[in-house]
Amino acid sequence: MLLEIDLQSEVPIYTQLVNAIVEGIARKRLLPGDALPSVRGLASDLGINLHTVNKAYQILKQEGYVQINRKQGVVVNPDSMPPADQPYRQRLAEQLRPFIADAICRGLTKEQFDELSRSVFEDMRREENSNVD
Amino acid sequence: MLLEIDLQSEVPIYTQLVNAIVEGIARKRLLPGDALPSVRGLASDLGINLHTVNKAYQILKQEGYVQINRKQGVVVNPDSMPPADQPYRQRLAEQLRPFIADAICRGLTKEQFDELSRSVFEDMRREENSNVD
Amino acid sequence: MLLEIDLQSEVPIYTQLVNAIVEGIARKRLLPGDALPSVRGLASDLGINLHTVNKAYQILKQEGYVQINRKQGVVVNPDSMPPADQPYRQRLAEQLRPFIADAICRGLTKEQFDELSRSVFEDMRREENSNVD
Amino acid sequence: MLLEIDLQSEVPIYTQLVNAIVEGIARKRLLPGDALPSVRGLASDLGINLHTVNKAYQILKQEGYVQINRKQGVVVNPDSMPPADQPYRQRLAEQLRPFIADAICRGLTKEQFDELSRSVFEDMRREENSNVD
DNA sequence: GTGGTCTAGACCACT
DNA sequence: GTGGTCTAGACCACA
Repeated sequence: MLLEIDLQSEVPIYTQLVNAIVEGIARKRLLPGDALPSVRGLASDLGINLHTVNKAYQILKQEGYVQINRKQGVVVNPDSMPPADQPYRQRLAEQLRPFIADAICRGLTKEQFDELSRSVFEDMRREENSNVD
Repeated sequence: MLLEIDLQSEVPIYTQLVNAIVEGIARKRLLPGDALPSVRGLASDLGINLHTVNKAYQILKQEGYVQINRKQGVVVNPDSMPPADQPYRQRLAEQLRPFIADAICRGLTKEQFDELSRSVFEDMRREENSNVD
Repeated sequence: MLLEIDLQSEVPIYTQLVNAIVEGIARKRLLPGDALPSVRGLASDLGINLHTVNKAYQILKQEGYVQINRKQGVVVNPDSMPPADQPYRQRLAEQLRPFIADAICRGLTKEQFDELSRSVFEDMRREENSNVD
Repeated sequence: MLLEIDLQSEVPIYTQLVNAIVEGIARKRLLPGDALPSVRGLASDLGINLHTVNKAYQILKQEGYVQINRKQGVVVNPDSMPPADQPYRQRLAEQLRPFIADAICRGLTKEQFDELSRSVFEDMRREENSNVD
């Protein structure tokens, strides 16, 4: 499991970490029950502070992506993923609004938007049946 | 043109302003050549700082959404909108990645994602032919 | 609004802070819309680190007790308090279990338990109509 | 005597153990003089560390719930239970404070609180006259 | 060795 | 001046 972080980005490091791990789960590089690196281990690997890693893990825990226990450390939630319920969908729609407004102004059609999002979907699912990692 | 700002939101006010104005253009409530409220007027209307409004307008100018003239003040760019070129699409795909990864984890299908984004598209286009505002 | 913290206690400082503020709201010393001290101000008043205060504020925000905005800092949620819904009641019952099991073993009757909890209730409500603070 | 441990919980395992055993006594599944499982046996049953079980037993001993003999191992105190004396009541009141403050903020009445605690009391006493376990 | 807590001190974004 | 982020380094509880 390779995590790439851009220290220059405006996106906070802990957010990049959260995104990278969620993407790892989506790509099935990380499977339910898999252990994540220890806070200190990952921090030193990435050359960042352990608090930054900890914050990312706490967010993932709060959202239901991982469990934190005293024995194994942090593991991908083996029981369930966060639900695609109504509150989530509403939040997602709200978050997509600025992107879609921008797209409309630029003359991007719904079909082009779908095509673009499809390329992202497919990119993530490409590896699903071929994980040697 | 109604602008709603949420002071509790984590999104910076100037970003909310930019988003609201871009959305106004997408909804065709704001047409090319239309004047935006003056910096002072908008700031006092919303009860926010002059600098905040100014920052939003500068960003809109830099992205090509508006022009700023000494005489007319700030007007929606009458000549063109920002383009849907390759760099833009790549940036958009990059920005959508975290949302799509999250959606995949939650079990949202591409079809459901499209359906959800369609509802946002349609919501914005509903008013296209009926703007007396 | 006086906040007392016991630095020697086994209870984490940020938990003590959360408890003290919730109790302040229960006692109506803190009313909806009231501003809480700034992170730095409270930290220096209490002689503790600003991160510790910040953690307490973040928890209160997450639970819905306060709002954090860029202008006024942290304020007691003016719109609503957390709900007494079913998940909350179940959680509360779960948390009371060890205390009640202990009480039963010691021979404390339900009536004595109610009496004891009443004294706590009344202590908190005593000030309700007399806050000069 | 069934002991359920939640490794994901924030509550330390030894505390969970203590709570579970006290609850077993309250439910009269464990009677004065009854032997508790051996440290080794319980640890391997639950898949946890010897030290953890030991710590729980030491706490129970210190509180007066059990006696530890060389011969019989750990037995529920046949002579007496911890008392419901004044120091205990004061401590209990202190521990209930955060819960009651929270309840008040959420609009839970004293009557609803009593009702909720009654359900816990009754749940524990339900089995009193029918323990074949 | 794991995460949890706390400190001291720094820089930045926002208003 | 506010909170948000990050660092460096420390001690402790838990297993």
